[in-house]
Amino acid sequence: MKKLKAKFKLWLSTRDIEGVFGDGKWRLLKAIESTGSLTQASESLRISYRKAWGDLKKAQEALNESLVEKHRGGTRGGQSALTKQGKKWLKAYTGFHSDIEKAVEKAYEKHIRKIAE
Amino acid sequence: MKKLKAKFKLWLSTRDIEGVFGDGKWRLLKAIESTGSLTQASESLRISYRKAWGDLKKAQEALNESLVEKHRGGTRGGQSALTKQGKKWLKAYTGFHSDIEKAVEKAYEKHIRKIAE
DNA sequence: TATGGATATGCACAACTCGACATATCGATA
DNA sequence: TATCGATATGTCGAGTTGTGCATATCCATA
Repeated sequence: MKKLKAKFKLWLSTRDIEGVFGDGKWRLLKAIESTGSLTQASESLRISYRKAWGDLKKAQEALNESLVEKHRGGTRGGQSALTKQGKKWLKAYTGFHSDIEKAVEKAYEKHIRKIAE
Repeated sequence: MKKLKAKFKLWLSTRDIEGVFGDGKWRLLKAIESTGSLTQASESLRISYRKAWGDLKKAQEALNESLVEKHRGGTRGGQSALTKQGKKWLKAYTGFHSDIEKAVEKAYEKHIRKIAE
């Protein structure tokens, strides 16, 4: 038996929309915050700008909140920054994700490790 | 803001094979145990027999263990039952999954609920 | 020994996702 | 006011995944 590793994926859904926010969108917000633009954020995550832009749009529509303030124009072309709500979501989801990460590690040790190695 | 629900997905991977065991295969084992056949199990899960059979094969190959004992023939056509290892995995993963389910619920309450409603 | 329902497996097709392109637009600053 | 880099958005093609269908095989029991 090869060594196993537990992985997980988290997301939030409403009754009719699956995945209004989740790991991917969370990483996107983080990257936007640290890079200051959607373009650079998508590059740092190695996803297409097209997808990053679409994901962000979906999240904002589904949550009905503006997460990122985007500006076009200027010599620098434009930039993006998190709104107050964007920061709020980033912070909350970071805690959420981190708690589950720890829980997965612990549960793996408790239930799986002994039968997997 | 619509009411949100936290969802998650768990799985186990080796260094080179992603998803050697996970939620889907776990549900499959459960269904095989309760129905006694792969055909009925796939029907109860509403997935094609083709997929159920393939998933099971993949899991067994990746774990290098036999999880289900399958028999062909007879008036009843055949049947499937979990092996000792299959039961072991079912039990272990059930505990694993259940712990994470609780953790997700708790972490949602702690981090997300207050900003989502 | 004929039967019937289950296992076993290949293959073509549909659905979905994502990436790659192609454009259009914007507007602060040099 | 010309520029330049970023946002905004549609579209087509490739890869992935699961379904549907077809077929072959198996064998305990009636």
